[in-house]
Amino acid sequence: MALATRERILEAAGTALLRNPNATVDQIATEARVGRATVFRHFGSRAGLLRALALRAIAETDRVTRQAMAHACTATDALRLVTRAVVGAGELFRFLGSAAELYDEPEIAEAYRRQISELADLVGAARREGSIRPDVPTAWVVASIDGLIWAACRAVGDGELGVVQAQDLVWDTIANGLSNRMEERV
Amino acid sequence: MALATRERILEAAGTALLRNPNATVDQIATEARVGRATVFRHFGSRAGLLRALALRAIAETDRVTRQAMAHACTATDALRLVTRAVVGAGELFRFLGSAAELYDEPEIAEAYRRQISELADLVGAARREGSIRPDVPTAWVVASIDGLIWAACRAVGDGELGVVQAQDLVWDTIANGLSNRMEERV
DNA sequence: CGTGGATGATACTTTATCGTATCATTTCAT
DNA sequence: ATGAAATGATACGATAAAGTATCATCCACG
Repeated sequence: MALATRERILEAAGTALLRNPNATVDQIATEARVGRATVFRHFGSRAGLLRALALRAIAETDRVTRQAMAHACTATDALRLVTRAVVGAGELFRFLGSAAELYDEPEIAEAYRRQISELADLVGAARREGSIRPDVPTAWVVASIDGLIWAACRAVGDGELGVVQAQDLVWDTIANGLSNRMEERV
Repeated sequence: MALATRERILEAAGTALLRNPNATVDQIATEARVGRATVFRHFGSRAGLLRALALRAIAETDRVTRQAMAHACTATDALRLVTRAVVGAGELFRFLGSAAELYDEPEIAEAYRRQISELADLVGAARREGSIRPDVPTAWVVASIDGLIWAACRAVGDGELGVVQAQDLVWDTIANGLSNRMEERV
């Protein structure tokens, strides 16, 4: 039963921390229907729990990202697929948006920087393929993709959009924008 | 000196809370070069300080928004100008992104909902003018504009973009997207 | 069966931070 | 110049949450 308990705590921590980034160990334990002591037995400390939760989210994001890139032939397509994949995994890392303290841990901060820099590399490659507007700085392309991914995950979490709908819309918006041009779109 | 002190504390609170949403009253006071007691004299409690800071940000956002709408003739143009204005005021409300506890205060939560709903109204009006893609749900238009505004404010705060550059890019991205179509743009 | 590991409940200590009170000092207005 | 108001420093009490320790219970597995 050890694994199931551990997983249940992580799951509960995700939802509790999403509701309130300062959620108490006690609140998390209650959410997981587990004794508070059990949480400390498994993760040693509150920080340890958050660390484990973040590492799990990072690992899963890496996994879906790698999988997406394996299926793409062009960098542009890889960018599209990675975006879709990350939006699909949104529920796992959404709590990171407000868990500021986690970025104090070097391991987490480094992983975040790495993922952003991988995204920047992908954008650079897509730009060399000519699919990205040359008049827009790469930093903004990265920032806006990141921003739209977060917006999509939030909309999904709030029930405003379905997952696949959100996945479609993010890329569509990045590619075509939202103004009505009455032209065919990619 | 009362007003200057109060303002200095608010300013310091903004930057301290941006660095760490759980910043201590002591840290904020130090940042403001002020005794900790002075903070309590002015704002009564930590929650009171955060409330004052949030209300200030909300009021300023309302102000620039109203001003922008006064200069627009079409809803589409109003949407563009409001977006620019809000990005310009970003430094004032950026701390709100991670100050989750503030949304427990009904006054703050209500103001946030109102601003989002005003944005939704504007999007609806622009849609009726025919300038917004009919195949995209309004909820996503609102969410993505919100997401891009946050991304822009963050990029400005991180020094990746200048303010006017960010203001231009947000609207340009919303309107045209980022893919290279080799066509003229609005 | 019955034994060992995992769990829940509970009590306890420790620590960080809030909020209050006090008093000396500085600053400002008149 | 002088008195009132604002400030800084400091000490104090209260509280909430982290983390530790202990013990009884329960469940899986041999």
